[in-house]
Parts: sequence; structure tokens; C-alpha cells
Amino acid sequence: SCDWDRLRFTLDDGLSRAVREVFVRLHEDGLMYRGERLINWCPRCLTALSDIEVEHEDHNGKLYHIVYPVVGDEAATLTVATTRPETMLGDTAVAVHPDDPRYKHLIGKRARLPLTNRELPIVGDAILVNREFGTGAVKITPAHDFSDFEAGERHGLPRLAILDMHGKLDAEGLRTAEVDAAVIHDIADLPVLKARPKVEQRLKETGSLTKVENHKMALGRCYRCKTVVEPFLSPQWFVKIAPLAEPAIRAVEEGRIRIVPEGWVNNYLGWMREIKDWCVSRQIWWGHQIPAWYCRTCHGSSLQQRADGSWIIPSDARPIVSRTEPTACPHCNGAALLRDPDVLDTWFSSALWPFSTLGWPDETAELRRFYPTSTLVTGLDILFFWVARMIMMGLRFTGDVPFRDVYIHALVRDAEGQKMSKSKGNVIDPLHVMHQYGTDALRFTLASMASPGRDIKLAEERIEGYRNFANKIWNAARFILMHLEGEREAAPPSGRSFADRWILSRVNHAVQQVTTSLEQYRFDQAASHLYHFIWHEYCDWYLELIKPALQTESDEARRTRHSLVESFDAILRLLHPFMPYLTEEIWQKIPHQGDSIMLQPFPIRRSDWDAKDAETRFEVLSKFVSTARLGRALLNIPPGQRVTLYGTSTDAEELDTLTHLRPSAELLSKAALRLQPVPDWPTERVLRLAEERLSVGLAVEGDVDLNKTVGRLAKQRQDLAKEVARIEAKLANASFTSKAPREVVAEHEERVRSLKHEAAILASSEEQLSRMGGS
RNA sequence: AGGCGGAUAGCUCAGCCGGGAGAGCGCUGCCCUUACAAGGCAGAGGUCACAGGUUCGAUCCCUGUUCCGCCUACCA
Repeated sequence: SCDWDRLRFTLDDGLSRAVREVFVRLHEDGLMYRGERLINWCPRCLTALSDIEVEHEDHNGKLYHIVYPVVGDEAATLTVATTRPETMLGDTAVAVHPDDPRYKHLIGKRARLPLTNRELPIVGDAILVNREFGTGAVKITPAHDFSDFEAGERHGLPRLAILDMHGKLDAEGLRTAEVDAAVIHDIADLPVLKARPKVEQRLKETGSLTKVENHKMALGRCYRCKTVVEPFLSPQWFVKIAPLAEPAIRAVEEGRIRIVPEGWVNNYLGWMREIKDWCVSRQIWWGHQIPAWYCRTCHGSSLQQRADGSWIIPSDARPIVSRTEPTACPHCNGAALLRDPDVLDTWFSSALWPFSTLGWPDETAELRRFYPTSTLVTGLDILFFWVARMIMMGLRFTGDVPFRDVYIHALVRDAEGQKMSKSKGNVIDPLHVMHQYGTDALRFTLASMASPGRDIKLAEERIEGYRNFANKIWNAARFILMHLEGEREAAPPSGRSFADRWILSRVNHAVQQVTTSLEQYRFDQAASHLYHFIWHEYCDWYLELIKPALQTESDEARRTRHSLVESFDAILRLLHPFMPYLTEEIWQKIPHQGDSIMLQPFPIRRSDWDAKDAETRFEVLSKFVSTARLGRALLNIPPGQRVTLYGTSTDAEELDTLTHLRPSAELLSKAALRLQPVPDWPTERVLRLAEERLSVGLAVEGDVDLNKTVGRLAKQRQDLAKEVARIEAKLANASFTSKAPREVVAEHEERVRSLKHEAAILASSEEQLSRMGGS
């Protein structure tokens, strides 16, 4: 009851214009043709279906073995196996493998088709026939099976359609196929599943059915109505694809288009090399209507109208393809024209997207400026359906690739690794996740899990972890805002404190790492760099280091506040693509210029922020503090309790650093630090620890249970000894020292030295502590 | 069936142009130290699926096997 035509896109918008233009040009170039080909057909929706619109599902079917007598050789028979006995009525040949000793002498003879009055040629076909499967003989039904259709083309076989568009046995077709009248009477107008048992019965009666066995197979169903699809011979529009595919293959082979990750290149090339002509017509209501008309005068009664008012246009009808609606037939000048009722496959207009959106076919400024685009981001599932077609159409109609890079992102799967689908009901609702953990947390999670070539199993713990990260940043922002009340003073980096110079240098480093990762489409690496830098360098160390300065009203405090704003602003801009909401919210609150962080430039490395010396000194400081904290943990001293520390290093520069950074070292280890050579340390009640060239002593005060401490020291010493033994064994191996690169050998030797140093100090301190613990 | 990918800490995953095994979550111990307990500090935990091969040396390279996942084709 719908007006078939009125549901079409009829607006004269740019996209429709581009679609018509492309259609007409392809037709003019002989690449757009009408033909009668097998397509996946939904007998209920009465439309062609593309591959993506067919859902496959496992099905327990049956395999029927049917005997075909060989003509002129009463002793010989051929037994074929089929899952669809009803289609045997449309057979036009039987195939065997040309090298199969059982059958090859039969090639060229004829077989009699049961239940009909026909004889079939026996052909040899190495492509269709798998000698191992079934009986090694295959029936060929070109009108109802894809492989058979192609085999039919190879052998020039006729196509006998015995099913109509509704998937019912067609009386007219059956008569053409010379099926026995009684059989026709049985099955005419029955749907396939009802006709099958009747055919089975008839075959039994004639003794043609020798065996029925269970057989697992896959059934295709229409994605809309779940009806089993039927390979169906019908008039459709096709695009001749080889001349389009060839340049698209070259573009990727020659690197004019880069597919990231590279692993998918072979998939793309393999698919493109085997691509078949593209059926672009669809018998559905929505879509761009095909710009073709037919003259009713010329074609007369060959144009038939169905009961629902739609038209059937035979494949040999002569279309008038035109950019605008024609008023008269160019042959007979008749004015009675009928527009093709079909619409185009949705991927047809999608394929034009990169240039149709920019005003093509007009030579617009936008087209010149934005075509080709830099990167197309998409999922693997539409690499072929969309991306490949954009490449083909782009190359054909603009002469240039539509984009330089194609980034294939991961697919998010459920916790079991299954693809999410509405019909399976395993869809994770992003709105729900966003409500629970925050949009930025979800976004950051997806970025962090986007390792190339691997799908994402969405795990809630990960999202929760990044929710905590967002929270950490929020708290850092609170801290910063709390301490920005005083004045700020700009100073050249060289005039700033150690902590400021260090963090600016580390910001540079982070900028570099994140930028490099992004350029390589390594969103996971970029996210991980950001996470680690912000949490474990900026928050854990920098914000702690500057706390004393912020308490004062000094030049240092004013400069520190300035550095704080500078560094935090850079960090927010760096993080903004990953956590847009949080960063905007915070950025608006800190001192800033401009309306939105979205409009700020992405940070770039500033050479004046580089401070290699500060970074080196920081390494020493953090090594010292960590060792001191380990000592605290060993002695079970609460973090709040002040302790006395002794420190020194066998390295002069390290010692110098400790001397300069003593206040910071004392702050972070909550201690009074005495920098003295080891011999000057008290001989009693000191826990001695070592980290490479560094030695740290911790005064033991009060009553402490040292047994646990001694036990842990012993275990550490044993681990060290094992490691030393392993490396020394390697160094004792002559072929290692002679064949390994010199740096590697030197590195091993250095490691042994420093491990032995650590072990020696542990041993002495273990010995001391056991004496103390014993008292 | 063919193609591709995976198998690393209890879980989710990094690492792998060959030389000391990592993160997050979970777990253990100590801490509510005025940004943050959705936190801080420290720690335990792994014959890097299995079997061969190449190499001075293999989680990493090669071959094979097993298991898992995905894509394609569907087997008459």
C-alpha cells in the first residue's frame, strides 16, 4: 500500500547529484551493466542482499545420495550427494574430477536425471569437485547455487530456474526443466522446505535415493527478517570491478595508501584480487534511486507489473541512463517512460563520501583543500565494504587516493572475546559504563588497550583503574589551585629550582614520547606514557618536592608557582585528546589565556626546558630515597616517624648531588641525613643498605623485632648471590667473552661489581643485626 | 577447509630489530603524613603453551604440535 516511488531519495542535494554523476559516468564507460546473475536473495523481503547482510548460522542438515544412471552403459551409475534434493530438478550437468580414476572415463557421456525427461552431460571440473567429499560426483544446478553458477559458466551450461522469487517451486520453471508432470503436480507452488520431503518420497519410489545421512552445514539468513536466503537468478545492476580494483591494489602496493597496522595489507590485497563484479541494485524502499528509465513503448509487454504495483524489468531491457529525468525515448520518441524502481546499495553512495561531501563534481575550494584527507579511522569489518570502495571510486573519479593512511582500530569484544551483537545480547552499554566510571575513564581505557592487531576484551577493572587515574589528576589540580594564591614570577629555566628544572625537562620527555606514539598510531603507548608520567613522576615526586617552597613567600615560591602553572598547563594540553572533559574543566580553573583548551596548540618540546643535569641528579635522589624507604619498611618504622640516616657514595658526582639535594632527600625520606664515609658511621645499631654505588645507613632506635628484617636481608642476599653466580658463569664462558659484543661483556662485568658491592653491605648489616637481635 | 592472530604474574594485557621478565587490577605488610584511602610507602607472585632447531646466548628468530579467537569460503 506504499507509494513505491515516493519513498526514494528525491532531494536534489549534493550527495544525490554525485551519486547520479558517478552512475552515469560508469555507465558511459561501460562499467555499469545490467545482467542476470545469482545473488543472495531474501524470499520474504524480495530484495538482493549483500554479503554483509547475510548472517550465517550452523545448521544440522541432511545429505541425500541420489543415483543418476549413465546413458548407454546400464552397469554404470553416478551417485551424487546433495543437501538440497529439490534443486536436482534444475540440474544441467554432473561433474566429476578429471583425474579421478573411478569416473574419468565417464566424462563426455550423459546421465539421466531422475524424475525428469532430461539427460545431463558429465563434465570434468577440478575446481568444483573435491574427490574426497561424498561420492566424488557433483550435480550442477547453475540457477540455484553460487559454485554451480560459476561451473555453469565454465562449461557453457544452461540455467534452469525452478524457484520463483518467493522461494517457491515454480510450475513454469519445472515444465521448462521437463520435470515429470506428476512431480510438478506434487510440488508446484510449495516453499522449498515443504517440497523437499515430497521430492524425497518420489526419489525413494524410483529407487534413486540410496542414503540419507546427517550433515552439519551453515545456513545464510536475512539480517532483517531471518528468512533463509536463496541464491536467486534475477536481473540486477552490476559494476564491472576489475578496472576499478586494479588501481586500488596498486595504490596500496606502492604505499600511496598506508594501512596501519600493516598486518591487514595482505587481507586487503587478497580480497581485492579476488573481487567479483559488484551487484549495486537493491529492491528496498530507502536509498538513492537508480537514474535509469525504460521506454514502455519500445518494450511493450516485457515490462510486467506485480500485484503490489512494482515493476519487473527484464535484464535485456534497454535503459536510458541520464543525469536528469528524460522526457522522451531517444529511439521512438515516446513519452511513456518508466523509472527503474531499484535503489543503490548503501555502499555505493558511501564509497563517494570522501569527495561527494566536498562538492564534487564541482571543482570546489573545499575539494582542493581537503582531498585527500590524511587518515581514515575504521574497523576491520568494513575495510572491504567501505574503505576498499572509497579507494576505488576516489581513484577513478578524482585521480587521487581519498586518504593517505587507513588506521584499522581494534574491535571491542565482551569479556569472553565474543563480538558484541544486539541479537546475542552481549552488548556493553557505553552510556552505562560512562555513568559508572566517567566518559574520560572509558575513553582512556579504550586508548590504552588499542594495541595494534589485537581486539579488546573490555575488562571493568581496567576502566576502574583509569577512573582512579582521573581522580588522581583531579586531586592534583585541587592541590595546585590551593597553592596558587600567592604571586607568580616568570624566570628563565636556568634560574629556577632543581625540582622545576627537572620537571620541565620531564615534560619535554613526555611530550616527545606521546607525540612519537601518536604519530605511529600507538594510542596504547601514548596512554601508558601519560599515565606513568603524570602519576609516578609529576604527582609522586614533583608535587612532593615543591611542597616546602610553596609554604614560603620567597622568590623561589613565586618562581615555583610559575613553573607549576606552566608544567600543569602543558600536561593538560598533552592529555586533552585522551581525557577531554576533565582537562577542560581543570584548565578553565587554572590561570590560562583563551576560551577553551580545545583551541590550544598541542604541546611541543621546548629546548630551553631540557635539563639533562637535573635529570641525572634526580636519578641519584630517587635512588637514595627509595633505598631509605626500603630500610624503613624492613625495620617496620611508620612513615610518620623521623629517623636518622647515613649516606655516601663511591661515586664523587653522586656524593656531590646528595650534598646539594640534602634538604630534598631529608624531606622525602622524613629523616635527618648525615653524609659521612662508611667508616665514620656508628658500628652498632645501623641497618646498612646499598644500591649500586650508593650506601645508605638507617639508625635503629627503640625496641625493634629484627628477626624478620634479618630474614628478608638474607633472602635478598641469596637472590643477589644467585644472580652474581649466573652472570659470572656467563663471563667464564670463553665463547661468550670472545663472540659477544664488547659493550655487552662490559655491562655484565659492571653488573657483577655492583651486585657484589650490594651483597657485601647486606652481609655485613645482616651480621650486625643478628647480633643486635640476639641481645 | 583456507587465511590471519593469540598462548607471558591469580585476572586483563604490554614487552620481543636476541643479552638483567613489566603495568593495571587483585593479594600481603605498614600508614587516615591537611591534594588524593578511588590514596601513600614497601613487598610477594612468572620452567614467558609444548617439542625440536639456529646461536656464545632464545620469551623474542625458524620448524612442528596442541589449545583458543577472528576473517573468508562454504563442502555438494
